[in-house]
Amino acid sequence: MFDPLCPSDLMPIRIGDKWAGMIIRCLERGPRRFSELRIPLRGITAKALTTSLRALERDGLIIRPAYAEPVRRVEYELSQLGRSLLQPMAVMCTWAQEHWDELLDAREASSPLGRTEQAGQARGQ
Amino acid sequence: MFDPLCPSDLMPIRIGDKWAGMIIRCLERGPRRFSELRIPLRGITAKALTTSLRALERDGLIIRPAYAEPVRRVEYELSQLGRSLLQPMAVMCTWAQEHWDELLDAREASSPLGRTEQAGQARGQ
DNA sequence: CAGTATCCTGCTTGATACTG
DNA sequence: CAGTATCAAGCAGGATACTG
Repeated sequence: MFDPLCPSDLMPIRIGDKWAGMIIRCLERGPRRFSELRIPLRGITAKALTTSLRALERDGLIIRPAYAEPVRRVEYELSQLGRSLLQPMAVMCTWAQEHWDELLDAREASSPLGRTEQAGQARGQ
Repeated sequence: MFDPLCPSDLMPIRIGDKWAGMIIRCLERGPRRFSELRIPLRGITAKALTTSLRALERDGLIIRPAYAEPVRRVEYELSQLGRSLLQPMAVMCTWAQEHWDELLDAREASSPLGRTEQAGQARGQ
């Protein structure tokens, strides 16, 4: 899941920061623990995950239920607001499935060589 | 249009780079010239606009019809692919209208002071 | 008019090491 | 286990000046 080699970061539509979209998908089917999230998000550093989770929390998209337990167990889950994002995300995915090839073709055509063209690539593109 | 003071850059969903979404909206109703685009995109520099337009062009989202005229007139318009983005964008807008307040409330709650919290804010959030 | 060329700053991201 | 601290690099994006 979430192969870092996958060119999905070329998507012209993005949710939050680099990891936010993937995190939301991971939480789609229920609460997950910090370390559980690190598995599918291959190679994400603890810092990056923390940063992204805090941003999502701050925006009220996820919640971190307080457990009485020491600190050994922390879970994250989508809030109501977070779940409300799932539908727009599904629309994005549909768009991607339908038009991904066109976008890739356009890219290749614009850079006949295998090179990544020069800089000037806008971030999310 | 596109007031730079508008906190729309807090949107958790983004299209392309900082200006891409606005550019697409500007082209929604027909071709526009370079300088025409600069009006609604208040304060955008020529460089920023060029960069963003090139990225959109490279991805096949917009096209720049070649005119026989010298170079005095250049127009940009949405490609078929670009127009296909309008529907997902509309979904995003709907989401924003419905949930914007919730997101803002969550933000305020997380930073009782007027301060922008510390850094660590994920880019697009 | 429609850009290019340069310079420059700050955010984003990752690597690495450390902690309750 | 669930993070925090620190350092470092790279890119995004803006300001400014110049051009065919």
